[in-house]
Amino acid sequence: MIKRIIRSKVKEVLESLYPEHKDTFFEVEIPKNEAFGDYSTNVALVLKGKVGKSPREIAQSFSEMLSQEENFSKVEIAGPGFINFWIAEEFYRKNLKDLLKKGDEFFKLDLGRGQKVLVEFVSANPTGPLHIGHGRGAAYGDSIARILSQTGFSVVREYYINDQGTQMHTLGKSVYLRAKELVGEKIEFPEDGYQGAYIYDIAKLALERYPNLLSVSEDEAIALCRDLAVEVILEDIRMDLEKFRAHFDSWYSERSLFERGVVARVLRLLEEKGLIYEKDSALWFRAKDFGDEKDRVLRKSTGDYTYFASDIAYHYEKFFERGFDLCVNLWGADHHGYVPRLKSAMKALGVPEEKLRVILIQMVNLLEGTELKSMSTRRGEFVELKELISEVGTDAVRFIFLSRSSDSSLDFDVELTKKQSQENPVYYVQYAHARICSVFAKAEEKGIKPNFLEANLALLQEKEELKLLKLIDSFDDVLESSALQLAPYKITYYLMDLASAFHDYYTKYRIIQDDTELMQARLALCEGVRRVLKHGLELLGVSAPEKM
RNA sequence: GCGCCCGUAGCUCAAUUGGACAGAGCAUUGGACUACGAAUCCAAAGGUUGCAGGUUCGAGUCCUGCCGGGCGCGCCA
Repeated sequence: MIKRIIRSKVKEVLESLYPEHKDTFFEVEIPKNEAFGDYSTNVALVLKGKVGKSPREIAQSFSEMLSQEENFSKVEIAGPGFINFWIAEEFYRKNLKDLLKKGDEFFKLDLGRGQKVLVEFVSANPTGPLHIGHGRGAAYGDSIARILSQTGFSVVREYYINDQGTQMHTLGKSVYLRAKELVGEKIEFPEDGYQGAYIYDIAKLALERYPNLLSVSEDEAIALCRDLAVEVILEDIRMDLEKFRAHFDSWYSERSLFERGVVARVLRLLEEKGLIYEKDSALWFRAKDFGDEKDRVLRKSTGDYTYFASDIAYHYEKFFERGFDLCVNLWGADHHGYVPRLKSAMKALGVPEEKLRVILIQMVNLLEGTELKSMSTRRGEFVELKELISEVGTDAVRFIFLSRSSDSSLDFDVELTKKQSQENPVYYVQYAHARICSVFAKAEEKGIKPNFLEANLALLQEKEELKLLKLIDSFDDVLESSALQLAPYKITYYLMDLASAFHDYYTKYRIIQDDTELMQARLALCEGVRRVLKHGLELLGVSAPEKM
């Protein structure tokens, strides 16, 4: 919070000293080395090239004006021209009191100003159960949605169902063939069929539900198998996601885009704009004119539409008919070649570039011994998400996924994760929360009534206490950058920091003690830490247990 | 061949988007419970940030060229 105050104060001074450079971008940051103060800005360094003075000279004029500010106990110039700030301790104490007074409101920001955001994630094709690669996307997307709702955006979470096209046919056919196999017929299973064992289960169900399955025409039977498979698989996916605490507001069918004529409408629009043409009896979009490598096919010469066609329609509808101001898509990194394609289409339709943000989630590989394996639904080689959840637990799995940036790939050693589940950092953070709860339980046992609002926080003088106060204050800065960068792992790292500072404090000082005034101050501090931990964990979709 | 992502301590990852002496966890070694929970804490050790140039007050971060890994590059989905 103080970071934002510093930023606005520096900005004020910038405007008064150098009005012609008032939009210069500068940093306010917590220096790695605490000898350089609580916060630091590089404003003088970035101005250096623009005004004809040395950075230290510029810094000097800034610091003279800034040192008047009551929240700053010291302002200093250092190194090549950094301005370093020391914050009055009283500020942090007031901030804690504020938190205790306001409750949940304290944790809200208004970065979004009510903008409507659609977060589309997972969207795994209903051709098989979710595996741990999907889990990564689910954890990430769900957490981003939580973070955005917390920061003033109006969020809809959506799962896009690819229930149209040739792969659905392949799926139906795979089930159909397995059904035949089950009744003893000899079959030849195609290489591009779905190999997983779950196909047998669905085939069994198909035979039960449609006793005459094998006597109707093959086309009819495959259609029955396809629809049953989608139904069964989607239900399974829904249950997995629920167990994983990834919530969706909307399940959006690709097929419905055709049924409601959205695809046709958008194609007509593109045609009116002169952006499509026919060649070799296929229909093409002029993607190359909008930044893609080459033009792309919308309708094949067979008359079938490509995914690209329905994807344009889907996103057109998101922006122009459903009224979203921002669309966040989480895709597996194997689709990255598709990004310029979709972006080119949105550009052609007049959507500003920054309104579509595609987050690519890097692959999750399986580490078996020393061997790395990529997962494949079609080959039937994958570890199911539900298996991992039941053996390791939702909290631990989510925490692992959310403690890494989305753009580094993840080698997942399932055995190690199960074995080390006790050492997963999630327990470290949860334990800090449980420890605080246990202090309060102990206090209650002794008949002590905490009185947070009356506590004399000036008694919090130890350096460990100040560290906690500072961390509490910086929570919203972390929340802000994690929202702007769509990066939940920033919260994860912050929580580990906060938990660490608390554990350190806890082992050094007693909270419950004879000096009741000091005890009340410390209880108030503990309550502040507890609430931040709880809120932070909630943003990750991880529980904050009172006992472990 | 072209494009995107990655390469940081033995392992898994950070580094406030160009900032000051590159930091955590795990693993290793040594220490700390007769007081609120030891799922904890303290300490030690661990690095030419893949390599070579360049840009500037300042580079793990940006540019160029290599090396290594992953993924894409269809009238597939």
